[in-house]
Amino acid sequence: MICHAYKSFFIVLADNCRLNIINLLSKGPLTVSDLCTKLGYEQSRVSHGLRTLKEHGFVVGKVKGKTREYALEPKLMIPLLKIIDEHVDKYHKQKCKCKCIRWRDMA
Amino acid sequence: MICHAYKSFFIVLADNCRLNIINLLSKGPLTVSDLCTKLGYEQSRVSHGLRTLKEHGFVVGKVKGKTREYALEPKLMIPLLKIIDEHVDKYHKQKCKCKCIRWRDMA
DNA sequence: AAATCATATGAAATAGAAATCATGCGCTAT
DNA sequence: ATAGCGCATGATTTCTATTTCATATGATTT
Repeated sequence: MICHAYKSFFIVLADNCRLNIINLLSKGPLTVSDLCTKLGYEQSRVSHGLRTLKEHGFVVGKVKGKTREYALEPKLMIPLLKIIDEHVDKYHKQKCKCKCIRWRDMA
Repeated sequence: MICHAYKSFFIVLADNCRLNIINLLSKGPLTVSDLCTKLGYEQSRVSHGLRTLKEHGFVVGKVKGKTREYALEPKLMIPLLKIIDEHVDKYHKQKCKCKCIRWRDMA
């Protein structure tokens, strides 16, 4: 009934690891080991996250020597993050107890 | 690190039941039993879905006699669905084998 | 006010996805 | 060409979310 593409679009983003990767990449491209260091995650965990993000067109990866640099797909992510920021800002301002309402400004 | 509000925003939408509800509501308000009939889901399943959608500001519900009518939150959902439609259309057109690319036109 | 209809809710069972662990592959430098 | 570094991948375990089942609530009709 529902196209799987729609469900998977959200599943990909409904995950702390992948959201944190997006958060960091929203400030500029990074390599896998950069992401590991900044997030304190295992390399394998980050690679799995990036693979899923890439498979669904949220990020793109370039080989640079023996490292790989990942970046957000700007056409999709910029307007998407804007809508979500606005909603979370407006809707969760009262409800959410944590201080990190605007997560993209953090970390 | 990531505000829970952002993760839960996507978790709410990463589910067939809730997506199908949104799909139907995008054509106009419906009661719980309308949704049950059209989706072939148990009443309890639909109610659980609606509760989650309501808690996160995706839908609103009005009491109408002994029934309750639910509708999409238009300020959020219209621009959101637009972005996702475009991405899925563009990105999954080749990859997805199923015919239902534009799920909001279906069912 | 009792019965019934429409919906909500809690808890247990089930299904599904993520983290970890172990390993493999490709590039680079020596 | 081989050793080392950066990253990817597969399978298992672990964790989390959804479904189901049973029951409660609240409005309406008789």
